[in-house]
Order: sequence, then C-alpha cells, then structure tokens
Amino acid sequence: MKLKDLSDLLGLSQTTVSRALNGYPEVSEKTRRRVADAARANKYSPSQNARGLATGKAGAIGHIIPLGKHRMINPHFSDFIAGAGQTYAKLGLDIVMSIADQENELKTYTRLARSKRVDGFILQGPLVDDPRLEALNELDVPFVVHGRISEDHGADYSWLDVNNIDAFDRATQYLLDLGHRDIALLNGLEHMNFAAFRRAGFEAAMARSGAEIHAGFMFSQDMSEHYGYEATMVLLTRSGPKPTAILTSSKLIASGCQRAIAELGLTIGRDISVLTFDDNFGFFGTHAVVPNITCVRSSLFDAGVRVAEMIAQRIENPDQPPHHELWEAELIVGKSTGPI
Amino acid sequence: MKLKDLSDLLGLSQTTVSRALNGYPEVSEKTRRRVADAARANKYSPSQNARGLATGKAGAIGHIIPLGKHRMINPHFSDFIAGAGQTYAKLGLDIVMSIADQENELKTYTRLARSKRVDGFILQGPLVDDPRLEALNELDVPFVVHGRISEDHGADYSWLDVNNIDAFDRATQYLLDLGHRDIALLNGLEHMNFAAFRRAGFEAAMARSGAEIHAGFMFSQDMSEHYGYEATMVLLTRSGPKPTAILTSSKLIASGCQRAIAELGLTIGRDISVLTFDDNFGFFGTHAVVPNITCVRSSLFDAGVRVAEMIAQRIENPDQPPHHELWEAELIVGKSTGPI
DNA sequence: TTGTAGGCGTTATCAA
DNA sequence: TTGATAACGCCTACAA
Repeated sequence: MKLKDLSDLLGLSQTTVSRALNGYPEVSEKTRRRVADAARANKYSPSQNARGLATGKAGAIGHIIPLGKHRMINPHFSDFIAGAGQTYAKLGLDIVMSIADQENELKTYTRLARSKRVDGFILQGPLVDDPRLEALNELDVPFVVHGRISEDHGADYSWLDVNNIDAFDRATQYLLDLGHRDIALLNGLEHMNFAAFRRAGFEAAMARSGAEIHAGFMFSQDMSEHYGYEATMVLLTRSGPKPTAILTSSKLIASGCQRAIAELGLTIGRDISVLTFDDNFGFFGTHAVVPNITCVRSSLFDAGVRVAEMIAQRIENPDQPPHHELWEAELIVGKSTGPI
Repeated sequence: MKLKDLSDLLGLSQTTVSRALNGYPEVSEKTRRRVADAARANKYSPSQNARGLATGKAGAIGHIIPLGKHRMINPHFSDFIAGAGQTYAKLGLDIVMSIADQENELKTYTRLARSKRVDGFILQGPLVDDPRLEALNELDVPFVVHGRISEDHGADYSWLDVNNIDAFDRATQYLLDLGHRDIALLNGLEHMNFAAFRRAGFEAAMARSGAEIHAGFMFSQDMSEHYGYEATMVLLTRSGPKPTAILTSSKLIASGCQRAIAELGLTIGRDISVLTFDDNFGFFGTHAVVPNITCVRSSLFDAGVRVAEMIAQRIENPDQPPHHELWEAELIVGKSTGPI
C-alpha cells in the first residue's frame, strides 16, 4: 500500500492525503479523520526511503560501537543506549547501530554520514585525544559527545559529561577523611577521557592531603568483574604495603573486589574499605534501599536520555552554538567504607 | 557530491558510473578504475534513501529491544549484538535498533517493516507463547528467531537455538552423579522459552533419578547478580532443608551466588556446589584457563554471528524453506562442584 | 481547502 | 561497452 493507492481509494490527491497524515493545518478536520481511518484500516506506512529522499532526512541517529579486542561490547553502553533509545522512540527517531573494529571505525562514520543514513551521531566513550572528533567535524554532521575530549585541539562541540574529576576528588577525600592514606585505584583504561579525569581527581585529593600514592596501587584496565577480582587479590596478598581502601571506576570492578575480599576472609567496610563509581546499572538491581557499597553515582540511563534530546535539538537547529552540560555525581554512603 | 556531479566530472553517464561502482561486469576495466578513483577523490557515497527507493532494499536488519520494567536492556543482549554486528559489517548491512516498551513493541515491528526501513528482523528472547511470531508472519517479512517458541501454533520459521533442555538435563545429571539430591534451580523468567526449556531439562533429570524437587528450591527471575545473591541467601539461611547444589541460568546469577556463599563463610565446591549456564560473556573476562565455575557453555557472540548470516540468507532467498539449527552446550568442569 | 507537477538521487530497462 | 529515460514513493512549491 503506497500513498497513491490510498489517495485513489479515498478519491483524494496524494497531496491532500500526505498533508493530512503529516498534520498540516490546512486540511479540514473531516478529511483528516477520513484519511487517518483509511490509513489505519489499510495498514499504510510511508516508505522511509521515499520520505527520506524527499525531505533529506534520515530519521535516525548513528551509534557506532567499537568492538574491543575481547570482541565484547562494553556493557556500560547498554544502559546508556536504553535511555537514549527510550527518548528516540518518543521523538520518532531510530537508532542505526554499527559494530566497527578499530580499522573501520572512521570509515563507518563517513559512510553513514555521506550516504545520509543518519542525521547525526552520538560519540560514546571519547578518548583523551580522539581522532573521531576531527573526523566528525570534517563530515559536517551534527553530533553530541557523551563525555569530553581533553586534547580537543580547540574544537568546540556539544557534550554532556559527568564531572569525573570532582567525583573522584570527593570520593578520595571521603576516604582520606576516614583516616585512609593507603588507597588503591582500580581505574578504567586511561586513554579514555573519563578514566584520565578520574585519575586526575584521585591524584588531586591525594596530593592536597599529602598522602603518597604507592607504586603498584594504580591499575588501568577494561572494566570487568574479573579485573576487580584479580587486582584485589594482587593488592591484598602480595608482600609489601597493602591498601586499606580501594577506589574503583565501576560496580563491575567493585563486584570483583567484593568477591576477592570475601574469599580472603576479610570483612568489607571494616578490614578494608571499597568505594566505587556507580553508573546505576539496571542489571545490578536497584532494589537495595540502603546501597551496600559506598559510591559516587550518576546514571548512565539518564545521560542517554539527555544526550538523545540534545542531538535531536542540534539536528533541528544546526546553527545553534554547541551546548555543554556537566553533571555532578552524588556521593552515597553505604556499608563498604569505614574508618581505618 | 551526487551521482550526477560525479558523472559530469568524468564525462560519463550516470548509468555507467553507477554500474562501475556497483561492480557490473559490462564496464571496461579502464573506466571502472577511473570511476573508482574519482569517487574516492571526491568522497562520493550513494544516498541510502535513493538507492533504497530504487532497489526496494533497506540494507538494514531490525533488532527491537524490549525495555524491561527495570528500564534496563538485558545485558545478555550485548554479546549477541556484538556477534551479529560483526557479521553485518562484513556483509554491508546496518542494524536498525529500536527500544520499545511492551505497549509499542508490535507497532514498532509493523512500522519498520511496512516503511521498509529494514529488510528483516532478528527476534530475540522469544517467549513460550510469543505474539511477535504471528505478527511477523503476518507482516510477511524475513526473520530469524534466536531461540524457539514452544506454542508456535504450527508456524514454521527459521531459528537457531541452544539445546537448553539437554544442557540442563546433563548439568543436573552431573550433579546427581556427584551424589547431590537437594538441588536448587535459579532460573531466568520462565515465560521466556529458554528458561522454560531449562526447567524442563532440570525436571527430567531429577525425575529420572527419582530425586525430589523441594518446595521453594526453584526460583524464576530476571537474571542478575543481585538475584543470585538474594536467592542464595534465602536458600542457605532459612530454616528447613537446604540445597547442597545450586544450578543457575547465568553467570551473572552465579556471581551473586558466589558472593553470598563467601559471605556466609562457606567454600564453594566443597560445602556447596554451583553449576551455571555460561553464555561466554566477554565482560567476565576469558582469561581464566581453568574456569572457576563448572558450567554448560554456549557462546552468545557466536550465536549472534550465525543468526546474522542466517537472516542475510533469508533475505537473499526468501522462498527457501525455514532453516533450523540446534547447538549443543559444552559441559565444562571447573572447581565449583564436588561430591556431596 | 484541495490538486497539479516537479524533484529528491539512485537503479533498471531499453536501445544504440 | 555506453547512454537516454523511466521508474522508485514521497513531499512541496505553486496553482486553483
């Protein structure tokens, strides 16, 4: 069923039917109703390709997901996508997702933009110095970054970020105030900007209070439960100085810490403190009223919601200057931290 | 840069340029090279909408992700999508992803199919009796199911599934052979077909050996770490009979079991056995050579790869009869199970 | 308030 | 081996 079929059926022109369906004001209410009913009854949906060709819009946002070396999608993306997707659904936009390995990543951005498969992009997981920034600027396509890029070479772009520096500064300060001096950091990969910023916040607080950062107390890896377990085991069983507190960048990591600590017969919050960044993942369950683990929290889902709104606005109004939004994380005290 | 610009530039017709770029045989090698070079130099990419309109193809596969009540995307989807996406990238297909709540799910299938935004669908997470099956059949669009649908009302459709019945039968039998009789099952939601099949496999093995299934030993929830922790706590601390072994449907759940068991001061594999289904998630890390937890394993990533190939074939050749593929899970013995 | 006609950028059919 | 021309299905000035 195409527009012509429908208009023939109704004895109207394609123009009128099109206008009625797209909510143009000049159509009489009676006609609009007739058209809407007929469209529904005949299961008419306008061809996306034809509409896109005529309007020059794709009605879709590109999310290009880099496939890591462990051929895995970072699970942190899931909640973010869920939030963004919920908003897209409301706005009548679709997600075009492409999984790209390192080699094809920039090519994929180029192809999707040039072929007008998408109207804009969300750039997820920006690096400290990210080649995608320049590529996107050159493509002259709207985009919003979830996070920031330190070495932005002067580029101005729209972003939404959590204040990771301050979040980890405060988290560290909280531990310091409890009397901890020997604090370990289980960070994400530090070529990612969020992780670099978190480290900076950690170091700033440590320096401010004159606490020394021990050699071998800082880790930087893909954030996983396994990583948290292994690093904690190393920290707590090797000879030499041991931390009295561990700061981690993800609940996945913290979950590994918990397992290691329990396995060693230690009690979390008493023998050793754990404080984590919490993305407020759905799949960890949000049932616990009093959170077990002390955390600095900012919701990835909510960030997804907001970023989706932002890209929609940029597409609607490409000449507006870039918009920046910095979210502060909440420090939520749980049972996993205590005085030394 | 559009086709006409490029052909003008080269002094050729649009037809010839189009043919050269799309690999038609009748173009001279010399012309083809000239065209290819010019296309690259001028950064030409054919408009997806125009091409789609002319060919009737979208070049995209739809993945509609239901947004659960905890507004989360099931993290098990991530690895599956990663596998599928890798294959799509090779085949020049894109993913069109939509996040839909219950209410809009069928509408979204309808819209994407009718508007020809996608050439086919992957149906993920099928239910025991799944309304989407009939909807997809009515839409007359190619699709492949990852999993199966028990109450298929006679419909024939393409699917790829793990033999969940046999996997859980063998897993249960393994525990029974070790002398366990009091076995608990922490299953996924049993209106999902995979979970229903897993329960059937569990019950079959138990019945065969005459072992009784205790009241309160079977759980069925969204698969999360938190669920595993809570259910294990209940099982091991309430009064009445306690299990000597726990069988779970996901490593996420098993990870919660581990945490609870450690917290209770028990030793896994000695005081209590844990056996889990393992989707071979990337984010748990695949580093461990000897897996810690005994499991029945089948890779979600690999399933994604294969399902993507299957949908591509169905689209290419819609009249071929449906294809079915049943994968057997591997039973891998780790350190989490032992004799009673 | 409705209709006519042209254009969006490709691919496909014929003809040369 | 190449080219002219007609779809593909919709939107939108312009006309009525």
